[in-house]
Amino acid sequence: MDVVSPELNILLPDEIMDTEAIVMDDDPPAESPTASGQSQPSDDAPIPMETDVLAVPEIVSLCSDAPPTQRTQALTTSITTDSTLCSTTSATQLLLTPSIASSSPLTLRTATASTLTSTTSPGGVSLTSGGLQKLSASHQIILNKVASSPGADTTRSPGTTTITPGGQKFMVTAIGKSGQSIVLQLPHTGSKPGSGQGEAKAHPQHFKVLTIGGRTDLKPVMVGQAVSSASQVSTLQAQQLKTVQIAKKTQVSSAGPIKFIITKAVNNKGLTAQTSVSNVITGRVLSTSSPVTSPRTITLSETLSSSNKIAISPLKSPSKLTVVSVASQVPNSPQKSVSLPLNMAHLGQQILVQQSTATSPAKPMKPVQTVTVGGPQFKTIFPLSTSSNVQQIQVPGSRFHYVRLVTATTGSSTGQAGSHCTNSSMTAKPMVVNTAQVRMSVPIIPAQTMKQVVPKPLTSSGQLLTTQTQQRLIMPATPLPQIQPNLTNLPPGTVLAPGSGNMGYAVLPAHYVTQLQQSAYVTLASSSGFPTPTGIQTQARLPLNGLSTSDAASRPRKPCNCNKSQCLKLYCDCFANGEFCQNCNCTNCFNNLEHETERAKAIKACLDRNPEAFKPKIGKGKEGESDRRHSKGCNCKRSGCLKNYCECYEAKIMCSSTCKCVGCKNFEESPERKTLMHLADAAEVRVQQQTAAKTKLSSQISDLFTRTTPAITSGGGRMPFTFVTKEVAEATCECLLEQAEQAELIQQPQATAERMILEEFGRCLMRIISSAGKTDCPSINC
DNA sequence: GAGTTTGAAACT
DNA sequence: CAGTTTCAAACTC
Repeated sequence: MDVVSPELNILLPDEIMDTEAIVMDDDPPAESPTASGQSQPSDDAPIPMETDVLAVPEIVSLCSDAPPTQRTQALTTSITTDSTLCSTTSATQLLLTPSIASSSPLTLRTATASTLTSTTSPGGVSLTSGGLQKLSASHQIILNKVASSPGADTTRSPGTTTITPGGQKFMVTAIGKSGQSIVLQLPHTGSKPGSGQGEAKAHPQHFKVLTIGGRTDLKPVMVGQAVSSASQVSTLQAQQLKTVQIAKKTQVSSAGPIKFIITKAVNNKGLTAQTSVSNVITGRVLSTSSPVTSPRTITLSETLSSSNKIAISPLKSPSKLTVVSVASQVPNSPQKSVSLPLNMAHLGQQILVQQSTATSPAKPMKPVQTVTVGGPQFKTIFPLSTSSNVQQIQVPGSRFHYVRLVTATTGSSTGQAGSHCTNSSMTAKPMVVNTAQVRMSVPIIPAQTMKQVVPKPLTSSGQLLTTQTQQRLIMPATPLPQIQPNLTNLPPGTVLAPGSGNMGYAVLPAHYVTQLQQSAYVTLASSSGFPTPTGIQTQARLPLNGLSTSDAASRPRKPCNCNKSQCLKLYCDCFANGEFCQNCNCTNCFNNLEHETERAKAIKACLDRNPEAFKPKIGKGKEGESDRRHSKGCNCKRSGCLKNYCECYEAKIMCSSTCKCVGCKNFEESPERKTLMHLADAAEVRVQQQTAAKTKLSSQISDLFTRTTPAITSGGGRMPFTFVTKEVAEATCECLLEQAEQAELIQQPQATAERMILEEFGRCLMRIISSAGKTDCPSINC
């Protein structure tokens, strides 16, 4: 395949870029000798990237079809022809659509055959065969309509592009020196599972092959079938991401009209491993840079004919947008997980996550996906289509996990779990696969790590979680059209946009979901044949009432004792914290999934009274933790704000000007406060010491039991302490006394006498231990 | 554990 | 918005 000069690549026209599939492929040396020859080694010096450098620690290979040995990355970018998704020009968007691996004709093999063979020197453009060739003033080239024919690639000579008039269209451009090609596949729906290259003839497909990768280490991305609507990709920063690395942008022309920018991942500078995510402006792929990190194979497969997307659309002009297309993993697929880059360094960044689902019934389980987004200005719109998946979206700051509820009977076209995927099995997975288009506009909290749950394939057989017996993960998507809470203040348990769209979103407590995730992971890891996922990342969450959500999640939740409020008012701490009552002592509790409707109403009522009722009361001050203050201030009158009645004191913060307290003693210079703090510190130290001592003792005892277990077994199962009977103790003492007397008789110094006694004591112990396993009545003989 | 105190939440 | 009531946690005994 011919390669277009790098300059041309960045000037790709919109119509060219209106493709839905981009296939990047590592050129195997055998197939594309020229490509490999031109391509620089992966260890080459990083090419300075104008775009944000993003650390991509890993690239997830999700292609189920591709053999593990094949170095291929499939990236499907779906770009609608109208390309109206880009909210802002500055927004970096990557349109990714999941591809169906099984059904997609563009398998790795196919992509390799059709695209990988041809490489030319940068700048050179050669069009070998007839087809649509277009070189506009904007340096746009459409090489061909190439039909992927079996074995065509193998016969191709380097530097030539096999273009068959089969109707597929390829656009090949070269940016950089590697000469790697990216195949942009136009949307097509006729493919069937297992269809190979020959299938392409029956179902002509348009491909646009773009070689944009300047880096040799980049691995081709194979993109399956494009999904219907366009997706937006936001650049994710400050987070290790498993993203798709497309290419490397070798140069940035400030003067020239840069239309196509693909940045794969944009990381914070502090990150070591970085990957730049291709910045795509609505159907425009500019470049992809991965200067630092070595790209890893990503195979995205299993594209849905229908849109299986989770789109987070910006309400605010996002600076960057990252779209992650995640295909459901096929068993035996080498790739495991896709970490969604959800931490963004800049507010206004957007995340669009596309989740592909398996159309093949052979793939009953859909990968679940968790989207964590941060931002106090969280605003989310969840247009959800019917699907049998649940999507979990954690919004730090809001303290709620938003779980999309889905009915299990929907989406036959999307290839959802159907009978294979039961509710229980879905419950087993903390993450939810969203096959419908979901557009969220979420301001991302900068520099916030997140816990990501890697989509983990489930076995065909349903899996049940046994550790979460008290909670029911799958919530019925009960239509509650009357409730449309502002997501900024979204309360717990709210069902979002149910009804017509069957977009059942229920807000689950953060700890609730976290527990589910953890348990699900354990269960899945143990039960599934796949390796244990390594994509879980700890996440620092937004403060929750002065405490980070992680801390809040880790701390033992205090059970409530509500009696009259039904746990549906803010009197209930569980409810106020956005948590379901669990192991509480409350009576007539409605703060559970069984009373979803009532709970939702209560939430709405609370929000009506106070739109910020569920927001953390302890906000973060200007200068960090020391400036934490109560948002409303306390109103204490009798406690002096030195008891836990006072919310400020309880949060371990001092009262501020916002407080209306009387007789406040909770201020910096207050002697009472200092005294209390000292006492509290001392008490805490004592508690810690006691705890440590207990822990140590327990450990020692446990260790003792462990080490003596063989002796116990050999000795007839007697416990060690049973050997030290009264008689043994008396005998030991006699031995020691005898030793002391002997030392005294020989007129040894005291130190020597003590040593002799201790040595004798040691011998006694040894005899006790040695005799313990031999006889039931150990004897001590001095 | 029962009773009291306290202040936030809810209500008027 | 202010006053009152309700409520559950914190506290005391």
